[in-house]
Amino acid sequence: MEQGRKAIAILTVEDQIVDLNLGEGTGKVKKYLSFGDEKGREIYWHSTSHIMAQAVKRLFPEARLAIGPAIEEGFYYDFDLPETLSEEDLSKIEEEMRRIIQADIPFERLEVSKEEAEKIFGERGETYKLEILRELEEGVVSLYRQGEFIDLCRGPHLPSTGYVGAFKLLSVSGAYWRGKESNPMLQRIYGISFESEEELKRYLERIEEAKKRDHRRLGKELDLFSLHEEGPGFPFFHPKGMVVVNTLLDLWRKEHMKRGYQEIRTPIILEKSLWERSGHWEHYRENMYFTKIDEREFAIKPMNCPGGILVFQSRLRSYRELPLRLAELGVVHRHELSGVLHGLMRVRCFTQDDAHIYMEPKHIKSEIIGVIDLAGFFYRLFNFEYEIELSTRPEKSLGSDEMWEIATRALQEALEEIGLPYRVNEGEGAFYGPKIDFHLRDCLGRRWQCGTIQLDFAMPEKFDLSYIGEDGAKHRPVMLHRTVLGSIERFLGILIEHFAGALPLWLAPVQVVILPVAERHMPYAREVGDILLQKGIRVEWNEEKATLGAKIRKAELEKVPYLLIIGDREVEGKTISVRKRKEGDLGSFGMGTFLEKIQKEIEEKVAV
RNA sequence: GCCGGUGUAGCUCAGCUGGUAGAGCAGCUGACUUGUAAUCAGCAGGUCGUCCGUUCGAGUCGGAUCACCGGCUCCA
Repeated sequence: MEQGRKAIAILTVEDQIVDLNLGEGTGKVKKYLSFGDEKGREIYWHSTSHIMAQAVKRLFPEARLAIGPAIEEGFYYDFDLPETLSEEDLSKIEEEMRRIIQADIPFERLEVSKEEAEKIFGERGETYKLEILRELEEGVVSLYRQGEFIDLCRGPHLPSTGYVGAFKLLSVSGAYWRGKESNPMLQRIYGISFESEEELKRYLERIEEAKKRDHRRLGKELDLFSLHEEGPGFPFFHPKGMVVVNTLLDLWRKEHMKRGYQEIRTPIILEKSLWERSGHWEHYRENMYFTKIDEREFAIKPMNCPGGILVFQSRLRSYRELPLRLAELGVVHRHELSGVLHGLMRVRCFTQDDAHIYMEPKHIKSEIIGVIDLAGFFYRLFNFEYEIELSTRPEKSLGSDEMWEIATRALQEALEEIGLPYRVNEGEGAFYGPKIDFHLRDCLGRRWQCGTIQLDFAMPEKFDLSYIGEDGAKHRPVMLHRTVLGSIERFLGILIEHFAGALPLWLAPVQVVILPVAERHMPYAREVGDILLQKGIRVEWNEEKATLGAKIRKAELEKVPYLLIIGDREVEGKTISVRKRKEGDLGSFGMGTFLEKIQKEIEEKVAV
């Protein structure tokens, strides 16, 4: 247990987590848990959600309880309420919660038969609890009671409500019962709690700080991209944003060529019949845009695979070509629901760093491992932490059970062999095959899918793909769809937030700004900058009639990695004065030394 | 798409209970020629998201709509 923290629950020798009063004196205490432990925090937040629910029931007796778990940061509780909650209601609920905490009501664990529990919740009109109860297998269930409030809950909980030191309700939003769109929409209240006001204050400040890293804000401040009402979900890239994208893509191309990929490009608009054949018309229609040209129906591509397949089929393929890795920076359009658009992270038009690998079954594992390694190369380059998920067959899918079985196992084996931890998402795969996804986090800790590896036995079947084998006969290739960055737009968003806009030197849109102290220093400033420019360094001059301090401030706000100050001393000594972003004055350098220094830094792609 | 919120100058925001808009920063012009995060002064800039309605009169009230923000669902 962390020092200075109160014990709130107990981890037993059987690795069970139990209430403090139930574990004590049993001789089975392995460890006391506190707010400092992840599990302890979960209990703390979960208990706070019960306190909130109690307060809501007091203020709105007609509210029906749904569920109220702890989440990564804080907790929520879902209610079915006739009236809609406003921000003002939140402070009323907070007030009531304060009263409950003040009263220091004990959390009591009750174990009752399922029938008894049904009776209790039936009397209270808690229809959602009854629904949950009906699905429980156990004959005996646990309830937790604090005062007049009672909830179906596995527990454990804090000893009493008074344990909660500081809390805040953060927002109200809608949420479907059990996450299903067809179910009624409930009202969800989010909140967080801590042991002290101090910690709560620090948390809220951290959130405020994180918001300053928001790529939508930085994108505007740094003049990288913009979004307009005229094109919801269709981002516009500005000159500086394009420098970042193109620099990233230079490396992307270099790395892909090194790993045996060839680049192709396919059209954005293709005839509807192609999409009917691929299965997109059947499975993905609601996300697609359509148009008519000369009386023929066309679709704007939501994915690159059907177009890529036409390239594969453009001539007879030999086994000697396999695995054939065809990469495409494909621009796709998808009609996403209006409510989900989010800066560059979730858009309706984006560039996938796609590739399709056509191969023999024996190549599957090594190709998957190759892609995982390539993804790791890019993520490690920026010190990104990433999470891997394996998604299996969804309800709406094509292909045989056997195909799915083989494909899923291949992905699993590759993951096992590489030895990276991963999570399994049952039923979350693409309609044509199972997949491995790579998730990165934004400034507020929200996870975004970037890289993906999708094995596909279905598409080769549908398009009757074949290659001539060693035996001279036709064989069916296996296909792998994959992205590494995912969407260039989303990846840029993640990059901006990860570095808080201060992109590493090699990616920075402007790498060096030259600041003459006075107008008379301009000629030498130009001379110095031209030398850098000729060496491929991205240079700008600040020729404004402003003080040096003001020019420095401006460049620092633009997050330019290096500032060169040129005054009398520099002109005289044929030197430059170097100031590094965030670090300040590095002193005087000769041009040669400085050039060498930054060229090395660019070459090494240092991510700071 | 659904739930809740927001929408005033390029940006950040003010504008009380309805009487046709204001600040700081940015921009432009001028003066200052400046040594490591903001020199001073002046000027210019808005059909208050859009449409409809209530009213003698609407940024302010009502409705619709669009976009954005936070969630749900979905996904790269």
